[in-house]
Amino acid sequence: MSHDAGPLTPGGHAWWAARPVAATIARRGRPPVGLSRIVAVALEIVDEVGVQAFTMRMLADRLSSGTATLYRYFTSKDEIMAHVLDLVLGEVEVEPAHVAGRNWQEAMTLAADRFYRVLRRHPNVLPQFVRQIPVGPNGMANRERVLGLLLAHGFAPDLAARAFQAIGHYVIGFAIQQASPDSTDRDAKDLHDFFQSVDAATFPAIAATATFLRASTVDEEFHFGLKLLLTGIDHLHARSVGSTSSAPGSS
Amino acid sequence: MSHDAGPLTPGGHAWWAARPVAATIARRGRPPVGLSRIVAVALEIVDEVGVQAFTMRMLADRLSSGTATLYRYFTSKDEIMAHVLDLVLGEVEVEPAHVAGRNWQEAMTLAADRFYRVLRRHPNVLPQFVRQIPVGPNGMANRERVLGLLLAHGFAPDLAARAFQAIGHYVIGFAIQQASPDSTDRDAKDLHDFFQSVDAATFPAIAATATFLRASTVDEEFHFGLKLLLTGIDHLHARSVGSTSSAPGSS
DNA sequence: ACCTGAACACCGTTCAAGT
DNA sequence: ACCTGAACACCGTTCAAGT
Repeated sequence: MSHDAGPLTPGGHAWWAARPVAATIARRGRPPVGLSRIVAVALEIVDEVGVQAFTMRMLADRLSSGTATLYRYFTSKDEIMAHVLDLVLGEVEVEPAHVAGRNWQEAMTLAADRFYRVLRRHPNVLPQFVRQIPVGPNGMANRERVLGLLLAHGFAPDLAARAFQAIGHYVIGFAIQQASPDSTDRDAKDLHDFFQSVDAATFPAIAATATFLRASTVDEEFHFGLKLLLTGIDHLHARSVGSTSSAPGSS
Repeated sequence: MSHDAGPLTPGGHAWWAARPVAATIARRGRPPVGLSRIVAVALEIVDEVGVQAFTMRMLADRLSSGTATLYRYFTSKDEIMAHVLDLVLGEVEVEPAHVAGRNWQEAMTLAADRFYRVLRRHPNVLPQFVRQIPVGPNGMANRERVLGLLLAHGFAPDLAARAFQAIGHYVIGFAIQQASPDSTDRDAKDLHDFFQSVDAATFPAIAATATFLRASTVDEEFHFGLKLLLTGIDHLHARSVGSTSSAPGSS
């Protein structure tokens, strides 16, 4: 996994588009030459300048090629971005050894945390989540790994599916609201400052709560919400099975 | 609230940009003529064709004006979209009467549900959440209302702030992953079908869980995750105060 | 003093012409 | 057979010229 700069990937099939551009696949039996290199360089550019500033001409220049060449491998800019998203998802690594001895709560925390860290490393890729649900090979592998983990811990299939979805949506939602891709300076401290600077007369509740938020870091806030979800899941899980694992109670 | 087609709003100040374009404000002491009409029509267009297809020329045409005129009221397309987002947030209405007699869990469920419904009504506006944290007048009013509700129920300020953030991020994350703005056809059923159609040999966990997902609706899945969060919050809240409100247990 | 047509410097995508 | 320069039809934004 995480083939982040290899020469080329075998045959990019239909995976990358959930539905929107999905019709335009299946055709293109062309030679898969520098496909993965194009994607790797595209990710580089997106990481540097953001999705908004990313340009087909930039990409072509960096590959010392023309824009027309790109269309021999991909049908559109959007398809390239879909591949970029999956490349990023390939960076999510949860070694089986790290999950082995743990209870499901610890394992899920680890998985969610790894996912969150990857999103933080590539904040400029986040807009792509608004455009597609990740069903590329790496996205599917991640999904399979986490769902399998829950099932292995005795979760009923429907509970596993819903828990996975709730956690996944939370992580993505948190990452999206936490890091705006195009602005370079805005971070959590700024926002806490902003909320604390509001007029306490017109926004009493915002002012009262902002003071307490200022002391906390983004990671703390992330894990707080994650813990809430896991606690809720544990309730449902314990009701069906008899294994209420006492929470590790770490902040 | 929800001034959705009025003639004009008083003085649009600096609110709309959290940080990115925020420097370009404060100047512009121009006459606030058709400002709110521009925003209302912009929302109409975004609802119809999406953010991607939205064009300054479209907007100008619909106002029977030129694109240059738009720049007399707004400094950029992004500023217009920020106003559009806040206009949408103005549609979130939680009547005090509906919250009055309820416990905090019921009240928060109502608030989150109203928010979610508005996002579902304007899925094309979702990409804007990737670009900014909503600090416009309506966004601030919503934040104040919900935070105030938690405080009124005896929540400690830090717990209120974190609970609000966790729920907000979850709702946005769910809405974003649930509805892709540019594709017109993809919905949850499609996705459930897709996950159920994967090869059970290579993706056993995905296949096993997809069967159960197919039976559920998007709204059910949304409320499932919301319930998880509320259950987790109740644990923390009950620990500090003595008011463990028994959950309404309505799946 | 206010408005705006027409232009500017781009963009994603295509295709005819090159090798 | 494969590649790509140059063009096409746009885009957001600006500004000089109109009223």
